[in-house]
Amino acid sequence: MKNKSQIFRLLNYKNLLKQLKALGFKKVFSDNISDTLEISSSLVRKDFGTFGITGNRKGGYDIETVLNKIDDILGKDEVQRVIVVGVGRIGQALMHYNGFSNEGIEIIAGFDTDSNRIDEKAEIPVYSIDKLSDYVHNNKIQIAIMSVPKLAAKHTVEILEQCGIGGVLNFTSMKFKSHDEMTINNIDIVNELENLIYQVNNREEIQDNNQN
Amino acid sequence: MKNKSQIFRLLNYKNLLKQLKALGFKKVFSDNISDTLEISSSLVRKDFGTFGITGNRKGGYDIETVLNKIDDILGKDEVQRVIVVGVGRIGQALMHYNGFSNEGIEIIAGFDTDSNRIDEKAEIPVYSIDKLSDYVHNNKIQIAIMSVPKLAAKHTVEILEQCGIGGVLNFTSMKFKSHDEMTINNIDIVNELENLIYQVNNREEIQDNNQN
DNA sequence: AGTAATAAGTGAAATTAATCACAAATAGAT
DNA sequence: ATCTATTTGTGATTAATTTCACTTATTACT
Repeated sequence: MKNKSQIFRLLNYKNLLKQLKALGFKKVFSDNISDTLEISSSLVRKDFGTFGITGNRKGGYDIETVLNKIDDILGKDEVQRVIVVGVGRIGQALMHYNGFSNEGIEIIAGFDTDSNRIDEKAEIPVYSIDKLSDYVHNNKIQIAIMSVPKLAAKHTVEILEQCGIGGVLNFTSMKFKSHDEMTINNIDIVNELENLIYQVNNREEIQDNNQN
Repeated sequence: MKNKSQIFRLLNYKNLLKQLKALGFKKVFSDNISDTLEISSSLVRKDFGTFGITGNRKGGYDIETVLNKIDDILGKDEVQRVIVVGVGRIGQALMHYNGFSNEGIEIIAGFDTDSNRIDEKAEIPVYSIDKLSDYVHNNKIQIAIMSVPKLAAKHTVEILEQCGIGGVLNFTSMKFKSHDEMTINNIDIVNELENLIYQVNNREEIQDNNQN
């Protein structure tokens, strides 16, 4: 049984190994990983164990092999196509974020209610939200980024549910819970900032754990 | 001793209580909170306890009192002034994000290396990064949002360290560790999306815990 | 080939976090 | 004023997560 933080750690492993690979390294030890990521080497090995990643005693882990295995685990054989619902400033920024393509993620369309933002001819087209349902069905979209105004959030989630979207990355300040049919992960930028501010103002009495 | 997730929960409590207050509620029970936030009522009480928030047995918690207490804890008596370093698409979106002001956070300036983006006369001015150090000192800035390209991240962090910035919210895909002088919290949007995709593709074998 | 050194793999131990369950308090009813 | 129902506050318990520490495999050296 895996959990969210384990998956985040897996992504961190992947990122680190990619860097090491780019530097020309061929193999890596759990100790190396633990040093840079600030977790114990035994946790690295445990994580690798639960994801079925194996190495050689004494020989460490072969970077290439581990990366391939991680890509398998993450299903990187096929490109994940994602839509953005709500193309205000944040939505637009996410639509054109250039870090996705390296990870096999493609933003293929945006949706909005505001006709000024609609542009079906753009490189990444922006459609009216009315066309969302058909689009999702026709293109078998599973994942959506939601960056609508707070007040529109609830209604938008309902629409996404009806369309059969499987996962939503929610950037609005409304929080939603995952359920059987749909996974919703909330990123609350205001909370992140407030949290940071608190930490800075109370540095001595905070225990830092969850890195991401 | 507090930890990060406790602080996130505190922010969630705050958000919920604000909503309840807006609906006209005067008091609340730990059970109410636990229902909506999907955590046990005893955890709510434990959290309140560690933050010194008290209620009345049988009477529950007075919403107004708790909110004031939380504002005290979060240091909301004074506005937190924050700068954005790197005003590409994401940086600009964050600069103009309108959810901050309600929480006593003000984005007061942006910084960039690209002269095309510099506009010292704008409502929220954008300065050359050369002016960062003086600006931070003169305005006693503690908190920065970093949204520069990945390759500039390391150098930017060094600059921020030299300026004596206390906390950085890092939106780049490079991860940095906090240390005594500076707290760095990393938000990796690509990781968040990949994590979501993994969850959707492996729904049955994941255990969902950390809500935020 | 034999040996020494090293690092993965993994149960046991320790730590951390969350829940349970109950005593003490208190608001409201009688 | 007393009683009753209800909810906080908290020590004890359970669960989850991480680290420890040791066994085993494997490489490299003599």
